[in-house]
Formats: sequence, C-alpha cells, structure tokens
Amino acid sequence: MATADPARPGFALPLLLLAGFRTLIDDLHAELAREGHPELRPLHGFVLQAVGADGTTATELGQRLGISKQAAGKTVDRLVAVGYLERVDDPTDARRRLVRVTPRGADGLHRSAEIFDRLRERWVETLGPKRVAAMEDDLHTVASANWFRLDVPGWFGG
Amino acid sequence: MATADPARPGFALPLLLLAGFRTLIDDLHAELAREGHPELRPLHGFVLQAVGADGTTATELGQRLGISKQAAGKTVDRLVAVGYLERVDDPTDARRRLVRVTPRGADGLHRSAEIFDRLRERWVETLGPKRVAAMEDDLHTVASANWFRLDVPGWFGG
DNA sequence: TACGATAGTCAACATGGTTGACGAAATAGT
DNA sequence: ACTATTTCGTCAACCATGTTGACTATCGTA
Repeated sequence: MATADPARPGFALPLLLLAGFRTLIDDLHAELAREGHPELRPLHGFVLQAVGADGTTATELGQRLGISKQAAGKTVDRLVAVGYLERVDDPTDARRRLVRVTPRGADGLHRSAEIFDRLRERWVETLGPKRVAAMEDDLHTVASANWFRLDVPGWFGG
Repeated sequence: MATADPARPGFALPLLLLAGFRTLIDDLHAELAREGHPELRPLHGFVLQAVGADGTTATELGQRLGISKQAAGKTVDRLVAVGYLERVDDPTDARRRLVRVTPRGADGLHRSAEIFDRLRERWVETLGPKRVAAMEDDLHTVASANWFRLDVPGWFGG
C-alpha cells in the first residue's frame, strides 16, 4: 500500500462525512423543536419531502424511498398519527389512498428548508464560501449515484 | 433570508454528505464480500473497531458507542453468532464477560482499513489530493463533536 | 364477463434501539 | 467481618424500521 498516507487514513473519511451529516441533522432538529416541531425525527423530514406538494400513494412513496410498500405504509401511519400527513380516498380509484402533507407538515417542511439555509450559512462563515462550494461539488462528483437514497436504518443496521 | 443562494440550497449539503458516506460504505462492503466477508454489515465494522485489539465489555462498548449496555449486549450476541466476536470469562472479575475480536474479526478489520485506504486513493485520483484533504480538514472543523458516534439506526429512525 | 395487474393491509419475523427489574459479584464503609 | 452500595450481565417488554408472503378489493382489459 504505497499510496496510503498514515497521517490521513482512509477510514477517517466516512466517519467525517457521517459526523458532518449528523451535525447538520441534529442542529436542524434542535431548531425545529424550538420552532414547534419536537416530534419530527430525522427520517420524517425526508419522508415529507418525498411525499411532496402534490401528494402520492404509499406504493409510490416506497418506490421513491427504495423501500417496500408495506414499510412505506407503516411510516405513513406514524406520520399521520403525529399530524404531518393525512390519507384521503382517491375519488377516481377506490383502491388508492392518497397521502398528502397536512398544513402542519408543510410548515415543518418550510421551516426545515430555511433552517438548512441558515446552517449552510454558518458553515460558510466558518470555512469560507469557496471551501463549502468545493465540498458540495466534490461530493456531487464522487457520490451523485446515491443522491436521495434514504433507507438508512435498514441499510446501515442490516 | 438574504444570505441563501438559490443555486446552492442548504438542504443539499446533508444529502451530499450522506451520499458520500453511503458510497464509501457500500463500496467497502462490496469489496469485503468479495474478499470473504459477506456477512459483515455496515454497523458491524464500526462495532469491531470499537471493541478494539484489547477487547472490552458490553457495558463499556455501550458507552463507547453511545448506546445502552443492553443494546450493546444484543449486538455482541449477533456478532458472536457470525463468528466475528467471542466472549470469555474474566478471571479477575466473575461479573464481567470480556468481548474479544476473533481471528476472523481481525481479518475483516484489517481488510476494512486497507479497502478504506484504497477508496480514499480513488477520491484523490478523481478530485486531487488537496481537495480531499480540504474536505477532511473542513469536516473536522465543523463536525468534530460528532466523531465516532455510531448509534445511527436509532438516531436516524427514531 | 372473466382474468390479470395493482393498491392497500395483515401477519410474522429480523434488526437495532429503549427502559425497568433483577441476581450475582465486587467494592466501600463502619 | 459484616453490611450496604455499586457494577455487570441478562431477561422481559416494548418501539421503530425494515423484510417477505398472503390476502382482499378494485381496476382495466381481452
């Protein structure tokens, strides 16, 4: 292994990426809790995002998130229980039950976007705009294939 | 929000970090499977790393990983079942059961370190050594508090 | 009309996490 | 030395997330 630099071991890179992700998500949810959304969990924000403004169905949501329709249905159940999603019958197809973001869910989604912008701005203040942009561009170069794959608990845990 | 750049929305940053992490971990386990360790899951490598060469106990492992001693014990059970860890009685303290990495576990750990070095080298070839080093340094600056916190499934999923 | 495809649900299970309770063993205090 | 406290491991019950398989109801079509 003539290429490996002992001062920069390869195993540090994934831990740093995970730590960066975790820092942003933890800060987001600390702020969300302050702004009236303490029940939102990391996974929930991404699910709300995947449902989108037009609504969707459990089966389609599962396809978007890369999980089974059953798992998507169970996750929707939980978000319905805390008031972020609602189910309505599809008048054009009695098999389908449309999943829609409630006003409360839309509020959480809107605040999340604002908070993420503020958090990025904090990184820019610390690291400089060029370094943050470089990080984004470089990650996009090496990891674009895994954009928006959010089956994290099952993927990571096994 | 006069500071937010619409071309670089804040919400992209966590997704890129997660995608980068996921890319490295997926590539690691694809290669590990090729080299004779198909049972190793993403979580397992970090647990083996946390056990370390000297061994530890379930309670101490839980403290290192930021999870309960019960959760650590269950994870150890599963890694014992697939042959990566073993439990031995502590001759100096009949309450303790030392958890040790088996030769097979040590082999997996050793290969993981080599593979991570090779994966980092691939990033260096694509992005250049300065950019990769900058990414590491910057992440260390903004996220060092979350170094080696690996309670990912529970943290992310809720 | 009858059949195949699709949507949703139910059931059973695996994995990873939690809290609470408890026995056994070590340690500290009187 | 005896007792009280702490510590370690485990058991049990439960939650969240995921899986696969089976099933019903409905839609669309040959």
